[in-house]
Order: sequence, then C-alpha cells, then structure tokens
Amino acid sequence: MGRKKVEMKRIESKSSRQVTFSKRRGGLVKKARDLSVLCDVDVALLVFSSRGKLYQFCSANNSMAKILKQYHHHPGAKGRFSTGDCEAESRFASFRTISELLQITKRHLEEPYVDQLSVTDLIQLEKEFDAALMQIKSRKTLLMMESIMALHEKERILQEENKLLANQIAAMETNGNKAENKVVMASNDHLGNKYMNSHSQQPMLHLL
Amino acid sequence: MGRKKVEMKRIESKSSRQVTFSKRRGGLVKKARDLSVLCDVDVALLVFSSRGKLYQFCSANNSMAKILKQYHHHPGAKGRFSTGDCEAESRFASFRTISELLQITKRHLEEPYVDQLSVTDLIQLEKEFDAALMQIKSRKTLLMMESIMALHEKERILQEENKLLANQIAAMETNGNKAENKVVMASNDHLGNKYMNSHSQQPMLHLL
DNA sequence: AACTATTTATAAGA
DNA sequence: TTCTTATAAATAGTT
Repeated sequence: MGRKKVEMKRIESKSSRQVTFSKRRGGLVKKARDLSVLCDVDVALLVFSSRGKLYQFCSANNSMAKILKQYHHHPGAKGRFSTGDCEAESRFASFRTISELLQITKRHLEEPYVDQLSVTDLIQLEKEFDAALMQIKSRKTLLMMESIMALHEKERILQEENKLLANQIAAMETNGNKAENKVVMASNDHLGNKYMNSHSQQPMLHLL
Repeated sequence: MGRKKVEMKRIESKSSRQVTFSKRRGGLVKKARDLSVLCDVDVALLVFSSRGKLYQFCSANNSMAKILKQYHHHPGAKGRFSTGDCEAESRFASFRTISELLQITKRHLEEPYVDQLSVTDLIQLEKEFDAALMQIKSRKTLLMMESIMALHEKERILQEENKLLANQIAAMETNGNKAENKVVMASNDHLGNKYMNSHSQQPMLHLL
C-alpha cells in the first residue's frame, strides 16, 4: 500500500527502517484497537524496538496484567516446554515412570465406557490422575531447579576462570614492567572483584 | 476499507461480529508479522475471543515467553498506547494478587465453622482454592523461567569476558615475544579453549 | 511532517 | 464458510 510493493524482508537502510517502524507500529496499534472495539475482545500487543524501547497496547476493559495473566493460565499456552523430544534424558530415574503415566493417560482417555463409570470407578480414576499430575509437577520443578543450580555452578566456574585470567594478565603486565620474570599476583583482585560484584548476586534466592 | 465506512463501536450483530473478528484477526497478525520482519523487532500479540479462545503471534526469533519476560523486566512497563489503565506493572499486580490469596487462605483456615459447611459451600471453597493454587503454580513457573533465562544471559556475558581476557593474554604474549621479555607462561591457550568447550553447551534446552 | 500514487485490507454481497 | 469486488485504509516514496 504505497508507491511500490515492498519485499517482505528486513529493510536494510536504517533510516527507512525506522520510518517504516514508526508508521507501521502506529498502524498496528490502531488495528489492534479497532479489533478490540469492533469485536469486543481482549487484545494485548507488545513491541520492542531494536534498542529495547517498549511500545504496548491493551484493550480498554482489560489491563495488560490481566491479559498476560489470562495468557499464563491458558491451557496450552506453555506448549513449548516439552514438545516431543523426551529423548537423551536417561539420567533421571523418573523418566520411565512418566512414560508409564503417558500410557495410563492414553488408555484412560481412549476408554469408551467413560460415561458409564460408577462413582467408585471415578474416585479411583481421580486418584490415579492426581498422582500422575503430582509426578509431572514434581518432575517439572525438579528439572527447573536442576537447570538453575547447574547454571549457578557454571556461573561460579566462569567467574573463577575470569579471575584467574585477570590475575594472569596482571602478572604478565608486571613482568613486562619489571623486565624480570617475577610473578606477582598482589592486588590484582580488583579485576576479579569487579566481576564478582557485577555477576554474583543470586536473583532467585527466594525460590531456593 | 470495504464497501462502507464502519463506525468504530462494537458490532451488534453477532454473526457479523464473528466474521469481522476472523478477518481482522488475520489481518492484525499479518501486520504484526510484517512489522517484525521489515523492522527486525520483537512483537508479541495476544487475542482472546469473547469465548476465551486464545490466538497469539510472536516474532520468529523470540518466543512468547522471552518477549513476556522482556516485558516483565522492562523498567516502565506502562503504555502510552493503552486505552485502558495499564497502571500497575504486572509483577506488582501479581504480588498483590498473591498477597490477597494468602489473606483469603488464612481466613478460610481460621474458619471455625469449617465442619458445618454444606457441600455447596465446600464446592465453592474448592474452586477458590483451585484458582489460588493455579495462580501460585503459574507464578512459580514464570519466576523459574525468568531465572533460567537471566542465568543464560549472565553465562553468555561471562563467556564473552573470558574470551576477551584470553585474547588479551594472547596479544600480550605476542608483544612480549616480539619485544625482549620471553614470557614464561607460553601456551596458556589451553585455558581459554578448555573453558569455552566445557561450558558452552546448553544442557537444559529441553526446558525452554 | 505532509503529500499522493499505489497497494492492501476488508465490508457487503453472492 | 469462502469468493468476489467495490471501496476504505494504510503506507512507500517523495517533497
């Protein structure tokens, strides 16, 4: 919708890209608003410019927080957590159990007589599903905790390495200055300390 | 942009409203995609139909979770484009809600007549607790995901620093060799290389 | 930022 | 629902 048809790929010229960003961003927000008004639905729109500036829109009756909450609670909204590839994870004992759980679930859902089950049957079924859900949640949390701890450890190791390298540099500088090979590691700590300070906070302690 | 100009208000006829919803939703998603491609920016779009069905779009390179995390971490997540009041940042909103949940829970547990509640009362109570539990779990997962992503970023930064330091050492060695001081620490590259190799895998990709 | 020539989106009709 | 088409809207390039 302009003088020329545009190719659908990143605009190379920075200035044109910015002009187009501004124009189309406005258009997009307008269309989002139109949709929410005309059709009386909730719409949330987030746009981050390449420099990290945030532009957002959300429909009048529902705040952004509410819409995002609705998203987080929507079944299937977190579909990309474990889509398909359960391979390469033999190091966890519970894997086999979860596999079994999937079997059980499938069997239950295929049950053609589900409508004719008695209350007693359903009580038993509920118990089984509760137990399965318990295991799934517990395993999810376990995996996430393991990731977090592994990452903390990795962070620690990297920081140590950083410090080591910094010390080495300092030592080499000293050598260069003194023209003798006296290795002096005194007071190079400022480097290491700097890194310790800027990266060693534990932002999710409240989780652990 | 049709046969007639449309008034910007809720379409009264249910069927036209649905047809328009379908058409405009598609158009909006297309425009969101166009913007993200042409201008190389992150875009997230959520639309909830009046019956609660979710339609979403997010730009190719960044998952919905990442964009929402970016939103949560944005300093002033208030929108100039919001027609409603997106006043409270959703983090705070969540806290407040969880705080409220704790109040509700406490109130319920202190209930001295809990034994005398009717089945109807208990059904309602169960629903409320289920909803509360849902919010808590959802928030727990969100926070853990955010932690993991933050740690990944931190790791990346540390690795960059490491590489930089290693390069610096290499440069200093070269200088040292060319000048007079034969540096004792020849072939320290194994340090940098070893660490790059041993720490750059992404062991929890299956979580993201 | 304003201005058009065009393209694109879509409202109504089939 | 899907397609067709007349028309409104958006916007690319220009000033």
